[in-house]
Amino acid sequence: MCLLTPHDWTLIKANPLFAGMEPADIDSLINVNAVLRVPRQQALFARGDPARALFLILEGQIKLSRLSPQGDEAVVHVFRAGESFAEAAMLMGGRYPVDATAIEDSRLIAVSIERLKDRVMIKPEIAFAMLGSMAQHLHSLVSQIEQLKLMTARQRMIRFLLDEAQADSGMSRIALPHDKGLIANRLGMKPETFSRLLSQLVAHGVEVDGGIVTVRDLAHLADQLEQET
Amino acid sequence: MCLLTPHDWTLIKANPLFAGMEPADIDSLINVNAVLRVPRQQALFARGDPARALFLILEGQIKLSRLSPQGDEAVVHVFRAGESFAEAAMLMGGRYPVDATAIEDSRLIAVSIERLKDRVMIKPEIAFAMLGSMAQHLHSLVSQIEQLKLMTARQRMIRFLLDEAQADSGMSRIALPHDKGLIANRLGMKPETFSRLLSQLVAHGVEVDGGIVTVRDLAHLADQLEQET
DNA sequence: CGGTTATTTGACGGGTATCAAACACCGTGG
DNA sequence: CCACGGTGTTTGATACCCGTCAAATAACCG
Repeated sequence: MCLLTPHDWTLIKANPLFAGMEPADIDSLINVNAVLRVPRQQALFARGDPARALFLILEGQIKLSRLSPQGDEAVVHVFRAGESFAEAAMLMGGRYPVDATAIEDSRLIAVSIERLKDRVMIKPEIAFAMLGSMAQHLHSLVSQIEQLKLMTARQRMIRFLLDEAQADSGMSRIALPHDKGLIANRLGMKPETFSRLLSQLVAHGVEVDGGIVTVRDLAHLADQLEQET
Repeated sequence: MCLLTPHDWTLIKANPLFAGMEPADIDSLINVNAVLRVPRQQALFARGDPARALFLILEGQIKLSRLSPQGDEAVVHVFRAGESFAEAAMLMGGRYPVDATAIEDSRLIAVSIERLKDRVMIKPEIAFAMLGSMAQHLHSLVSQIEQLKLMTARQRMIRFLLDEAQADSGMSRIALPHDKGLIANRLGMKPETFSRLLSQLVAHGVEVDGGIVTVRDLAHLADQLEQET
């Protein structure tokens, strides 16, 4: 029931946290019983909960967010299959600093923090893998702050499309990774603004059909980053 | 010339990175020759530079920022005496992901990353100290993103004052930690906006005299967080 | 099919940015 | 000591991006 498929193993070994670990290390960290399923919309943990584990996503997507006293939500990041998160929870007085919610039916591995600590004491190399993961998260947050401070909503929107497209020139068919409202929040704007800006881009070679966005020419879209209007 | 004063040692031992280390560990990491002075306005390192060290500030302040292609600056964080930064640089392919500039004449300890790596292999506990520091930075960035996405410039301004004030009620005399323009950037607004918002607050028991801000009643100011106008 | 949740569209207002100019502050050099 | 240029700060007028409120429409799910 909680078996790991070959594809799961591919993800595990590709993740920077586990890459380089020997099978014995991985086995010792991954308790087969610790594979859990979280249905769409359900919380995985809440801000302030005691942090007992960090997670690797096998399937689905997990949203990390903060809630204001008034109930407004700020999405900090959305993690997808193959990514790990909550490494930092190990410290911070053992409390999660954000809410985590599944935005798709998800399957995750929970890695016990206690066990991981033990493991680090035995094999310090593992600590570098953790530092590496955290450094990447840090870098991603820094970029997000840069964008929020320096770019207009329109520019962030374009940048998002360019990031989602694999290539950097030519045509691209992009499947929006989640609800438009959620993407809007990630980009620091309201859903209405997102909708309007996206329809503006139709004038610049962008077609929208539900959750599928087709960009006629990525390079031309990139030019729009500096244009006004 | 590059001697460490007793006060320096106080800072070192109070820093989470070194707290808990034995003197021998600290000595092995801190090369006395590695104390450096950086005059105000001078760059410590630039984005993309190979990362050879992380730093502990003995005196002064260091600004971490990103520059846009157009030359606009986004201040990511300002570190003060006693704080360490650039832990993450150890990873990230050995490149600093931001620019670092002294905004006051500063004195710092440079901790060799190579030496630190060796040390972690010998004493894995040290890795936890690093993870702890990085977790704190992560948390601070998450809070910053939350504020940029959820609060108006006015609310960020008030929050800043409340954070700078030590207490949370009663009267407080606050010395602004740096130029108003720089604070404005930290808060994600233009200097003009900062100036205007600050003068608005005069109507709510805030007095401004150069770089000294006096708040008549912190609790009353905190109320303004929810008020409009 | 009905009810809920997303998304779009419109009208409107306000919060910030922008542009511009006056002013204060500060270290330098005459 | 004062003149002076450079930087930081304030203030004003104006523009516009984006948020808000509201309603219509579309998509979704049981």
